[in-house]
Amino acid sequence: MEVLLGLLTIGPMSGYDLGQAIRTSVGFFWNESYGQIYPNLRNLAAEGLVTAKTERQKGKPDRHIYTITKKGRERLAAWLAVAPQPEIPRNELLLKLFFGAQVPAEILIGYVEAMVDRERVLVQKFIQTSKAVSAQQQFPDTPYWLLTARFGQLELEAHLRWGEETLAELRKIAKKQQKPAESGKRKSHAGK
Amino acid sequence: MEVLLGLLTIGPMSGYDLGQAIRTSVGFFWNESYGQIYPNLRNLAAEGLVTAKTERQKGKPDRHIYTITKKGRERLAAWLAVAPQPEIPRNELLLKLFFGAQVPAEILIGYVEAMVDRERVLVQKFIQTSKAVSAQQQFPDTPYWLLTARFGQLELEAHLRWGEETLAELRKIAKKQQKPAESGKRKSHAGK
DNA sequence: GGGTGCATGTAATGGGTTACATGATTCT
DNA sequence: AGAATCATGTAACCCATTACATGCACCC
Repeated sequence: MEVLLGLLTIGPMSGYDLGQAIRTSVGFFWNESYGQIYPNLRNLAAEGLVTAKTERQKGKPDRHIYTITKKGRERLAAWLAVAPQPEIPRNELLLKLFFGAQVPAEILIGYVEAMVDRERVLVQKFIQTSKAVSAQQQFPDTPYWLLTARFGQLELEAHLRWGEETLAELRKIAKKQQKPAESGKRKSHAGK
Repeated sequence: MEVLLGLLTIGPMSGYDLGQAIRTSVGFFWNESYGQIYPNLRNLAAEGLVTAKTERQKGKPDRHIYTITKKGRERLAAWLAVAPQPEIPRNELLLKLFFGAQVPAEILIGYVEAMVDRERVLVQKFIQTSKAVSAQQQFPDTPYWLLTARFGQLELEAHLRWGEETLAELRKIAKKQQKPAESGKRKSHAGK
């Protein structure tokens, strides 16, 4: 809802454009599907927070270009003035790790490795785009964009550090699981 | 759904107990409301993944104690063996920061300060409970619990570092906003 | 006397994703 | 030839929170 208003302060856009813009700008901490975007734009228009202009196109459906209104800017500012309440985002990887004792450690190792691989390339991207943004011409928005990017970078670096620590620990556990010996009786079906 | 199965591997519990257990163990990365827990327990029982025993109580409603079955353990293990897909958790604070140019910087400073204050006490809690857990008797689950706690700790520390950086930056911006001068013509309504 | 905790549950409501439908153009 | 991209939109569905309802016991 408000992402749409926010991005429209940059310039007029269609619903499709907004989808793209979301993915390439706020995408790493905020996502919105088209099933959400299109109906929301209608509502915003009905409330007079945006105006729509239709562009005819051959072959393709009409493009609806939305422009934010003064009322829309006020609504955005009002929303920005409401303190964000702390959220507890769900983390499926952590949940699976929490119950990890129920399953061979190799499985968990795979999950953590996948995360590390994925996020390692992401950090690089963050650093690159941050550099690009600070190099180019400065807009009033620029410092804010850099702050959010910095958040992503620091969080990812923390994840990577955790990932390395965790992999070391999990590999220790995996080794113990392979040689069943040590403590006497066990109902294990491993061994041999 | 699966959190319930997972926690029931520790021991039989009622729906209420599970709510408590969730908040005090996985609560920092996974939450489940009672409106979710009670219906889910029914479904689990209907599927034969848990069994229920009713305890009469005076004054209070009957307590339903749930115990995980062999089938339930298998279901849990099957779920654990499915790789978690990467999620993009929404972060309202970051979204508001991203559009921060639309609003006086003092407002944003308040948000970040609130976050820093909140999370500073949380890190301490993490460190304390981690110590307590490693000091007490070791269960097969213990190392896994420590790993998830470590994640929380590292992430929070990253947030705090970001918070300090961000506050410094925002305060610079706030100062500039107070003295309008410097660059010539502006359509600002501040000043005087 | 009033708030909090124990203890269960249902219903309304909201938020969001996914799948579907359409159809031309462009790339591989 | 077939996949992907542009471009819109709707409907089904799922998941989750919140509010409501009940009622005793305990503490301040």
